Amino acid sequence: MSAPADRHLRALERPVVEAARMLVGCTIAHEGCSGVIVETEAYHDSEPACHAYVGLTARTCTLFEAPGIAYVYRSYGIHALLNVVVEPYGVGAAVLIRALEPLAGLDEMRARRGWERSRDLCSGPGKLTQALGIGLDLNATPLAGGPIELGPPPPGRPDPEIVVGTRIGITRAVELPWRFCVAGNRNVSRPRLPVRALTAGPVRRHPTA
DNA sequence: CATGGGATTGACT
DNA sequence: GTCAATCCCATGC
Repeated sequence: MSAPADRHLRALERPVVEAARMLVGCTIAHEGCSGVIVETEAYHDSEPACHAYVGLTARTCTLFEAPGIAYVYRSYGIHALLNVVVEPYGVGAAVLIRALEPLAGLDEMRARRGWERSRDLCSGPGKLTQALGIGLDLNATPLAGGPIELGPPPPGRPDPEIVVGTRIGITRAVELPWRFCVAGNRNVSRPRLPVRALTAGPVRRHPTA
């Protein structure tokens, strides 16, 4: 069973946590460089880890826009991080793209990233924007027909097995299981989720022991 | 207007 | 494991 060709579009209409899961396996392309999404995180204005939690500001207004545009922001003063804005206009929600499996334009990615092995080119949210040449100037640009193109999974590619974990690098709402990774994929960022991590159902907060 | 804190990464111990 | 780099923006005085 290969993935439906419109999964990237249907994901935009969904609640952000479902969207984050559905976007795993889809593709991101920019100027001839592309990759398959292997790791995502969900952010929603109802929880304090989301930039939109503070409400509508000059920084966060992109998050409240209609779905299908990019939210690109600077992290730690250094890195540009790429998000897919989802949910209806007026809701601040986005899916952070955390890692890609490189597909095309590998030589150009290496040129931007340096000497890296293929698996290290896009194995992190700051790495993949550097590899694909995505900068802050692309904030609020459309993901269909824009400079960045969100596409369906590559034809014939089976749906990946997805593992679920808590989000990385945040200090608030740390318990939400809103991180989605392709099980066992070598391109996901660290810390890697174990292949046997939760794949469905409720979260077990504490080990039974 | 000053300040504090990041949705990170790479280098180093 | 620790830590510095570096800048935008939200907040508070």
